[in-house]
Amino acid sequence: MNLVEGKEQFIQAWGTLGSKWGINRTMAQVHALLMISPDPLSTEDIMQELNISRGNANMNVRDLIDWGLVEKVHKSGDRKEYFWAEKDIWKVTTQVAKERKKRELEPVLKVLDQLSNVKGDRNDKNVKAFVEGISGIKRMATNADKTLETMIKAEENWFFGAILKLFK
Amino acid sequence: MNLVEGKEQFIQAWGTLGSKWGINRTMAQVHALLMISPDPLSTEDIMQELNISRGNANMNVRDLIDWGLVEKVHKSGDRKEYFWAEKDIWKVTTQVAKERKKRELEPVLKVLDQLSNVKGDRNDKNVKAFVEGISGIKRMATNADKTLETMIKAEENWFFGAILKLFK
DNA sequence: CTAAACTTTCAATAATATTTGAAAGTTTAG
DNA sequence: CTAAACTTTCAAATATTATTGAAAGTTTAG
Repeated sequence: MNLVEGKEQFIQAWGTLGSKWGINRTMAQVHALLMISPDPLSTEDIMQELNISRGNANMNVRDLIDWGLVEKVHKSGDRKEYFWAEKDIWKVTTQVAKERKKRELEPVLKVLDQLSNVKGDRNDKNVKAFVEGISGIKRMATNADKTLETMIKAEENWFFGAILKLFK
Repeated sequence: MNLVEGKEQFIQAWGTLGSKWGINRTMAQVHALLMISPDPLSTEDIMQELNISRGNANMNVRDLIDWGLVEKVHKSGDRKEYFWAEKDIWKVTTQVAKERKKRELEPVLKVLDQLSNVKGDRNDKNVKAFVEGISGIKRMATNADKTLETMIKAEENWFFGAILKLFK
């Protein structure tokens, strides 16, 4: 397999993985492309490599920047903007975890809090099942939140080293 | 807030969370409904509570069974099938992690393995960036895999207790 | 076996999400 | 300031994914 084929396959695979996890396929592909590019790419480069429109390229790059995964780079003597992706996969992972926590977990925690004070007969098994279900989920979500927080602060090697030793 | 309102809100919230993580909104809603139902529900019950068609109810229940989150229950003297969901949120979490690992992470690991042997000039920075990018991701994915494996085997309290102590 | 009760399938339809491309907006060189 | 170079926006078009409902399939009581 040569480089061009490899790149193509990787971009495809990353896009598929992303889409299964609720991330726009194209956004994941742009990310993949930038991850394996040693130098920053322009919007034109991205459009060409992925065969997508200018608007699409622009939007997805902007989203990647919002996610903290990509940065704008300016080359001196050039008016174009170039884009560069964080390549340390550990940083990428923690950044994604952080964002998803903020965007998707925290809102649910808020709703769960409100749901804890449902009024009703404590002897009604429906009420009981509801309250117990909610509180279990809340406990879980709170722990997940704490674990994630800590992971985000931890360094890659230290974290995995410690975890793996602990769990060997 | 009374029980009916609470249920509705929870089902909505769970559906939204699911859809953001690439899980069919309705599947997540059926799951939510069953999670807070003390007794098993029939297809009819589900159709009525969620206002969905028979086919839709059937398909999503079947998917939940495939994911190992829901079981068929037979009531004696009744030909209908009833459905019951695992309510221990820890078991739910590990089961989901297990399935997603199998369905979505492992296929990517396979592709990454093949991509490691891209032919090309090692001095070409494009080749270098590609090979390094891939190997970093592979390392990460393998570690995630191992960590997940262990989590799956661990018991809820023990796991979180250990993690929290370690990371205090 | 037969018919009623129930479950599953799947082509057509509807809903949702993504993409395009041209127009509008912005920045900067001269 | 002006025009060229570049970026952003967004309504319309496309593509993807989910849902319906009726027909086909299956199971079981009698």
